[in-house]
Amino acid sequence: MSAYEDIYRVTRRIPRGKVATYGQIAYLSGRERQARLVGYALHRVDLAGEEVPWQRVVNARGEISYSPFRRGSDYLQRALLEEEGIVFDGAGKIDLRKYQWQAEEYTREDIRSCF
DNA sequence: GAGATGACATTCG
DNA sequence: GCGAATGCCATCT
Repeated sequence: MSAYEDIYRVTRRIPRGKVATYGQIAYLSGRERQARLVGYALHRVDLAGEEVPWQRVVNARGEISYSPFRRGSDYLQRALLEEEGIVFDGAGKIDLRKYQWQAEEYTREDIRSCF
């Protein structure tokens, strides 16, 4: 019941105009290899009545992960992110190199390798 | 309690 | 870049 508490906490820490990947959230919440639980947790956010900016959480591809039964639609979620300054390319993807949230505790080699 | 499922990530071919 | 296979664990049936 509270295994998601950390996940919610981390998700709320995502600053505006930034996005985070499931693996990242999982890592910060102490569950690096349990990205599935992150997605599962976010899926239950609405059911739990918690207000979490789950829209800022995207998959490793930089695409939005949305479920068909979210509030409104996929279109709305993309609009929300665009509101925050996130820019989507033609394929509806996000440039993680620019918009991925870089937490202080989060220093992965592949990210650094990107530079 | 056991088996299947899942808003995924990562690695290998 | 893409598809298949593997791993991980809470929730659902």
